[in-house]
Formats: sequence, C-alpha cells, structure tokens
Amino acid sequence: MSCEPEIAQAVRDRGRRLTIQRAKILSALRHADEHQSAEQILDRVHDDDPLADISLSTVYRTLDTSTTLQLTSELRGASGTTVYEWNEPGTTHHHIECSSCGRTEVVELASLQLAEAEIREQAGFEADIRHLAIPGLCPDCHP
Amino acid sequence: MSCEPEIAQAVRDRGRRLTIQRAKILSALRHADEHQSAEQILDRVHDDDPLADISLSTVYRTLDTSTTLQLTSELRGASGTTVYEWNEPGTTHHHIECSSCGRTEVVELASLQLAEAEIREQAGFEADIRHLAIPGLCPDCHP
DNA sequence: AATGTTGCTGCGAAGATTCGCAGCAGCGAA
DNA sequence: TTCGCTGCTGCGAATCTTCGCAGCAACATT
Repeated sequence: MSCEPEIAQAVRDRGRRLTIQRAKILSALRHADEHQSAEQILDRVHDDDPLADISLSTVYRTLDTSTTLQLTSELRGASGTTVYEWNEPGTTHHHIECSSCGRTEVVELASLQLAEAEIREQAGFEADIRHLAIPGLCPDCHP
Repeated sequence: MSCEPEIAQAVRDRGRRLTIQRAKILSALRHADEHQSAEQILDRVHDDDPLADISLSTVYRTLDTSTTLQLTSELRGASGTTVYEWNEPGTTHHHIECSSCGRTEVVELASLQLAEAEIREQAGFEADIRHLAIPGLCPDCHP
C-alpha cells in the first residue's frame, strides 16, 4: 500500500517514534471504509498479518496518541464502545447520534467553521471540530 | 430544597416514573456546583441520606435516562471517566478539552446556535448542543 | 383503597478501557 | 555501525461502565 510512508511521516513529523505496531494499527484504520472499534482494528491487523503480536492496550494507546496528533478521531457513542476513524486530510464531517436509539447520521456543518475561531478567541485552544460527535434525538425519537 | 417538585414534574412529564432513586440522584446533581462522576453523585446522595441504598448501576442508568430527556449532559473526557452535569434550563455553554493534557475550559459559542438549524435541515435530528464537549489542544500543548 | 401492568432497581457478572511496571527498540549522536 | 537515552510495548491488574435477570414498586384504573 502506497500510503505507509505518509503515515510514517505524519507520526515522525510530530516527534513520535514510528513503531511497527503504530504503523500496522494506523494502516488498518486508514484502509477501513468506516469507523472501527479497537477490537475490530486489531482483527484487521491480524487479517493482514496473522503473526503480528499486538496487545489491545497498544491499540488503545496508539489511537489515543494519534487522536492527539489529529490523525484520527474518537467517537464515544452511547453504545458503550468507542469507535475511531481516520481523518482524511482536508475533509470535514460531523456525526450526530440519537441519545435514545443510538442511530447516527453524518452531516456537514458549515457553521462549525466559525466555532473554531470563537474558541481560539475565548480560550486560546486550537479546537479540532472537523470530526465532531453531537448528541440529539432522531426523527423517530422526538417527543 | 424547593426544586424537587420541578425535578418530579420534569421526569413525569416525559412519561417516566419518578422513583426515590431518581429523585435523589437528580437532586444531588442538581445541587452540585460542578460536573460530577457517577461515584461522586452516589457519595453526595449518601452524604444527604446515609441510609439510602442505591446501586451504582442505577446511578448510571438514571443519568443515561436523564440525558436522553435532556435534563442532564454527559461529558466523556479523555480522563477515562465520564462526568455529568445538570442542564440549567435556558443556559448554554460548551466545554473544550485538551486532547493532550486533559485541561478543560468553558466557552460560549454563538455560532453553534446555527448548527442546530443546519442539523435539522440535513438530517431531521433535534440536536442538543447546549452543552457540548469539543476536543482541541490548549495553548500549552500546541505544536 | 385495592389491583394489574410494566418500567425500575439491585445484584453479580461481563465487557470496555486505563494503568503500572519491567524490558525492548527507535532514532539521534558519536 | 554502535551506543545510549527514553519513549513504547506487553502483560496483568485495576477501574469504569454496561448487561441480564428476577423481584419490587409507581402509577393508571377500578
């Protein structure tokens, strides 16, 4: 796969070490076509290389790190399990999840672009709202 | 405390039963001056009534329900533990949390008011963004 | 006030995620 | 290429959260 060097660059550019584990974990998520749980990612790594010996802790730690590096996003849904997705550079989308039935939809919210500036002004934080999870109620669960 | 009837109303109005457990749990959170973890809420219930016999499962279930009813908000931070807060009717504020060091700040984002309309239009969801948690990097953790 | 329905609760177990520690390995420097 | 520093990993345990089930209790109806 031709994108491995890019992942390697991205990790190293940010002052982290590129380990075999990180390369495999991030590559697995990068090539998944939808968001994945930690366990699903580990399964994919094993599909690709049955001999890979990576612990689930490392998957969690890697995803935590890559989220800090803004390479990936975490979505902690009501389902109890957290899913992760690869941040395709330059793209933006938002997840909205029904607090009642758990159903999710993807939307693209132009108004959130303004929020980043507001946050920078008010708190000095560099917010990452390119891939945000928003709670709500779906049409079926409205009062 | 004079607000118990209001809590009772809010729960019953939405077709749920008002149990002693729910009343105590929600009252405890209602009177806390900052967001609380499930365990902290249970401690507060016990402070108020040492004989109360409420399980932690029930605290979690009650908060889950009350969040669906939009009486409370959940904030699942990077710290690993979820905290909850009472939604003061009519108020709005947003939490921004540093993905790196965990520090949080409260901001108030006018631009998010537009997002609710956008979401309604695109997906038909009734979003609740009055108390949203947004990931980002604080000034100290910027690259 | 008594009754029936069914939503809630407590308990224990299971599942998901984080943590602590000792040893390994990536990468810069020599 | 070798060496050394220190960040990263695997493991097992701890912590946090959810789940399944049997019994209880809130509330509408009588």
